[in-house]
Amino acid sequence: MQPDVKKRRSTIYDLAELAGVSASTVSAVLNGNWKERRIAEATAKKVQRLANTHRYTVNRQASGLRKSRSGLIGMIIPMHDNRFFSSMSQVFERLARERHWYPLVVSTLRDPALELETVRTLISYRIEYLVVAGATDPDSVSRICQAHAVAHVNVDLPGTKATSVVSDNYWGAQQLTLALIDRSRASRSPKRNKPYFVGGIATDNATRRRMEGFADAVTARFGGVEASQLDACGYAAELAESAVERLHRRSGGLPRALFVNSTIALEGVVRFLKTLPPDELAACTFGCYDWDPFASVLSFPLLMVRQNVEGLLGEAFRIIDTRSFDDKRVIEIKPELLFPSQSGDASTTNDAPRHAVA
Amino acid sequence: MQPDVKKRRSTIYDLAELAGVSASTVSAVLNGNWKERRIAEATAKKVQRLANTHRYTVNRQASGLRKSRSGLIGMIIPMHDNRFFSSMSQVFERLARERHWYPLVVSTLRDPALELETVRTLISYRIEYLVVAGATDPDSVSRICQAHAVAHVNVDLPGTKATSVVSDNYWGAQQLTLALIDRSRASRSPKRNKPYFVGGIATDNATRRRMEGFADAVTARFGGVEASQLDACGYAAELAESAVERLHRRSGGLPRALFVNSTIALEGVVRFLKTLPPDELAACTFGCYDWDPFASVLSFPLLMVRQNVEGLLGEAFRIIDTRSFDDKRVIEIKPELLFPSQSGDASTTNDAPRHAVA
DNA sequence: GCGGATGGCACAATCGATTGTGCACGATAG
DNA sequence: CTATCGTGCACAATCGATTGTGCCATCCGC
Repeated sequence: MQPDVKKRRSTIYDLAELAGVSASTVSAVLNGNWKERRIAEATAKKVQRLANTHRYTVNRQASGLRKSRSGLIGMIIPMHDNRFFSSMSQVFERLARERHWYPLVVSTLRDPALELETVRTLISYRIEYLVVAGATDPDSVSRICQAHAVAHVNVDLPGTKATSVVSDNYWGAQQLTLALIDRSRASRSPKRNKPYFVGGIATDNATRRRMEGFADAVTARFGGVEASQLDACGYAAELAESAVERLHRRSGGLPRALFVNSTIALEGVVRFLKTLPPDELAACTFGCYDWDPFASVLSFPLLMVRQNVEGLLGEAFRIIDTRSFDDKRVIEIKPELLFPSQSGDASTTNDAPRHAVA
Repeated sequence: MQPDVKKRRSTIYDLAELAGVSASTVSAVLNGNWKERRIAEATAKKVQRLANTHRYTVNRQASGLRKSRSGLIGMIIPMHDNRFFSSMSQVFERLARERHWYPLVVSTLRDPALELETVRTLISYRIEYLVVAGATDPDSVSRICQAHAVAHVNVDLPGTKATSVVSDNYWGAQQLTLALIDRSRASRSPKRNKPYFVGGIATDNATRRRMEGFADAVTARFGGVEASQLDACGYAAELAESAVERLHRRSGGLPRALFVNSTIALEGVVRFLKTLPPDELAACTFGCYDWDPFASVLSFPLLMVRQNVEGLLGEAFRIIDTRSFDDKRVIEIKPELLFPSQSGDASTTNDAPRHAVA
């Protein structure tokens, strides 16, 4: 098919025979350490030329086996099909490549069994490091990794058996809540004259911290908070939709401020809001914990919190770079606040770096 | 650290010594072919028990080297951080796992050099198949794959040197355009009494086919189409925003129907639309080629086309399963049409299967 | 002309698993 | 008592690359 090119993949032995040298010479040339091994420059050139014309590529299975290094770094995420995690994949790849590691990202569908299975397979391919992002059971993953001496870091959901880097959900929720309150207008109805929180799962670490941040901010401004102001109804859009519909019915209108705990929940909320007249919407200030480009072009203003993916993974790689796996702390990274100014479209108040999103 | 467990990773040789058998026996047991190799059941049990307590996992570098099989199947995509491609990753993983292959998904950032580099690295890890999704230069990728005898399929963007599976962009655009026209109301102004197309890049295969579909549908209903009705202004939101703003200014209002050629472009369009009074929006019917969950909760109705990711990759895997790499055809897969019915929220007319999106 | 210092490379072991082949032993048949 | 057969396993080669070690030639100095 190709002219001048062997049908089978060529090995260093093929090249050695063609060049009339030994395989170890070929290996030295292709690894760039031929000077240390005192190979003549003419020989090196000849071997390199042959490698090019025969399209030689090293067999990383063989080389990894011998060197007991694979060059692979793995990351597990719950799913690809999600703004937050797909953005994690994108940043992870870049940071891995900068370090000359080859990134492997696999999803585990929030299935604890698949999580462990996937990690075992990654280990069998001899990944050198693992980033455990959003695992349902990080400590079980840690146990497997420890048994195989694979260094790893938890990201997004913390564990107790490895260093963890998570979003500062408490701070983010607190800031968002304060901003919502300060931008909202008082309501004559006492039931409606307070902020509400909707969405998420109360046993989930992230949701719990956000609820705490919300509650503390509300207490700071209103002197107290009632349980009925928080409804961790789940993440699904339908659940959030009916949660807000109930709230609206019970209170005879929208509250002065509404904290929606994910973009998926926001989808449901917006579905309900579309059934209301525009002036009702104007009475409420909306915030969403998580970011979506489309959410910023909805017909009403929306405050958003964007998780700092750069920051989370940057810190994870810092831990890997410095091999500081032993202090099993939980490091918190502040998210970004995206608050449209009163006037128009401009946004943000934060010192955290932003990163461009196509 | 662990009690009862060696510090180093254990090999079949370690297990062999512990069990008092040979490494080949251990290998046979762990591969499940110990019956064919006439290993006593008692021996097999003993080896399996040892493998469990010592948390043995096979070294796939070694096993792959020997068997010259890696168990890996690769896919390259332009980026993760995008609804369409992240959904491709998700489906790809599932289809690969169903076939007991281990999926490797890597992004190439639409950079031709990185594309080739990435493919070469995947090959050096000895992937057995490659799905080339959205490559800027599929034929160069094909050349590398052919030189290394790696079977591959193009998806989304067609090439000439391998079987390609692409969206039926012509059909989708045609159907969307016809639906837009049929649901739109005539305008008194002749300039505004026709549909317009905005977004995309005319040299891009997908955009070109969509423009053809649009043009043919418009011709079918109006007897002709003018060049000014199509503006492939690029994908960026800003470009689409100003393109529609120009159109609005030139025509003295919105056209009766507007075809937006991507969700990113739609973001820009919506930004402009927010500056218009609601009754102006009511005069125009909007369609978007590509799907986004938030786009369906905008304040105005929107017809959408969702690419059939299941269908695209299902067909790609069918080609791999049946090893029919030789007919270098371009196979087209019809997208899904998501058309809200006049009344409310229900959607869709299509026989293509839908798949749930969390 | 001899010893030592390079220069230039080949040899062979090794990484961990797989797999074709063959040996030893006991049971059975004749 | 011996030939045959089946059972149960061990041996050794192999995949492709890496790397410690050592050999041979040449050259230089004296």
